Amino acid sequence: MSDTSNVSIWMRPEQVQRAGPGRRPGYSRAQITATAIRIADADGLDAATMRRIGQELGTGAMSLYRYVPKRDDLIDLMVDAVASEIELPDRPSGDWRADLSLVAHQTRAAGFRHPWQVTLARRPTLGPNSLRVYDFALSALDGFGLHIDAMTTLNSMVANYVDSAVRDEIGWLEHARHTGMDRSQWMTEYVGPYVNQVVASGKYPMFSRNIREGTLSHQPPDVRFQYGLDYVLNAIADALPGQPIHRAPDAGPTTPGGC
Amino acid sequence: MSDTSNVSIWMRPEQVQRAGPGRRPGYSRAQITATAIRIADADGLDAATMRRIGQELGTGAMSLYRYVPKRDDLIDLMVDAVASEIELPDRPSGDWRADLSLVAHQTRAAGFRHPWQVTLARRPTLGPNSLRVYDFALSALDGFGLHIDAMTTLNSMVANYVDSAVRDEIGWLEHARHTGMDRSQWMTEYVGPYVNQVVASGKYPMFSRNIREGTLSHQPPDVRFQYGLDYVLNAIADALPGQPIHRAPDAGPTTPGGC
DNA sequence: AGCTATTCGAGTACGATGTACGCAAGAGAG
DNA sequence: CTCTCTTGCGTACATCGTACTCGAATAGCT
Repeated sequence: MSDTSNVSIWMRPEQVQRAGPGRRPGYSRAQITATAIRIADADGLDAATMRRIGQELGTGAMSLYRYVPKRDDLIDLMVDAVASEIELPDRPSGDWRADLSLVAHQTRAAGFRHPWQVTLARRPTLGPNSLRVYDFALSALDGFGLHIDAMTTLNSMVANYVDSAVRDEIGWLEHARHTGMDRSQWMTEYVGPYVNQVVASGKYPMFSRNIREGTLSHQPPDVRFQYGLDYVLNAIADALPGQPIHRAPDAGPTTPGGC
Repeated sequence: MSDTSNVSIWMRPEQVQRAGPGRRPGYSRAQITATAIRIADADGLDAATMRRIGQELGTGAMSLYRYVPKRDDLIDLMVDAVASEIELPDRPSGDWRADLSLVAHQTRAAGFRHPWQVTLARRPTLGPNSLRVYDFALSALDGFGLHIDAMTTLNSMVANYVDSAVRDEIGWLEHARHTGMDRSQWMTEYVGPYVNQVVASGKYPMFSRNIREGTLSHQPPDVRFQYGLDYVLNAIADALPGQPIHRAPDAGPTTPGGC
């Protein structure tokens, strides 16, 4: 297992039951993954080093390589383990808006539980749990006569929104861990004076207007998230051929700032 | 300058003209940034180490710290330098669809020239060039009576799409650099067999259908990008109050797969 | 011109990382 | 027991960002 793996981690499943001679494994892939996630949750992904994981398991760093080919593969396992927390019914309910909304909120919640996850810029994870979520979301858009290409595109719009929204909400925390300053500190000390200077310069009217009149950044995170999600879901409603039933009651999303 | 900086890089501008005693600087922030970008373009962001940058400039690693507080700050400078390549008119044309499309395509092109840029998961860059692009895009959505919160949300939809689309197109290259395998190799050797196995398992019908019937991944990148972009821009058109003029001629985006 | 204050250039060094290598310890099969 | 295979893990190496330090260079003042 410690060889330079040339195939995806998903093609090298753990041999949980092995017959024949040789010492029995004292650890497991799931155990290592869980430990790594616990460390990353607490102290950030960078803290989940092979040494630290080994230490918390009561062993050395190199022992882990009997179970995981490379650290990158371990991160793949971690991402898919997070996806396993996303609770979904076996099949979509038939109300696509509710189904996609469920996926969005569940994904967001999982992102909050594991802040390190949104700081990753990775190729799509092909683990079983990630595939399960993907298939559920796409199924919700099935049956409207759309081409599969259209469905994947619309689904990507939701996924992209959730990704970037959670990243905006959380991306800080990792940054805060690096620099040791919390959000208010960042705002007031780090960029605050600069933002004021930018606004005062008058060179960027729309940016300034957003700083002055924008209410979104002062809203509770849940409200902010729902606000943008409604826009995306309405966009999908408009793209679906003749299904006005599942569109939101309002003509547009609720505007927190008042219109 | 080599102290632990506690304020944003944008608040510590380079003192290009300095009076008084002391040796004159032999390098410049722009020079260092340009060199770092050149290295990152050629060999990936990880290759742009302080040592390597110094070496290419004919100096040591530590000399750079006279100009840049930390490597993270240098990356901020690099990102904003990339944004400076995005060519835009001074003000929007009045055709919001054309304006946002221009920003999208220019951003994508810049992403292709600097593949390392899309692999970053960072807080928004507040450099002058990034602000310029941001202001242009928001201005294009101004004048429709929308609240600033709505404008930023719609603009984010475009930015999110471009980000993730370019990431999908390019994210590979960084991965390829790490593992040493190119795209076809990755497809056939790394995940190909696994994908076949997943499809054969029958557990993920929508994923399988996308593999079998999906045409998007076989389209030229430009077509694929435009396909998704049309969806996003149409979504914005639907969200704009009563401005059917700038909507796309077709009812929906062109479906490459034929419908 | 010479002195002084100040700034830049860069070598050395430290703690950290991922992980290749090699061997000892353990466990079923004969 | 002996053989064979697997796991556990200590050691070692290359590489990273960067703190510390001091000599070299330069402008203004006497």
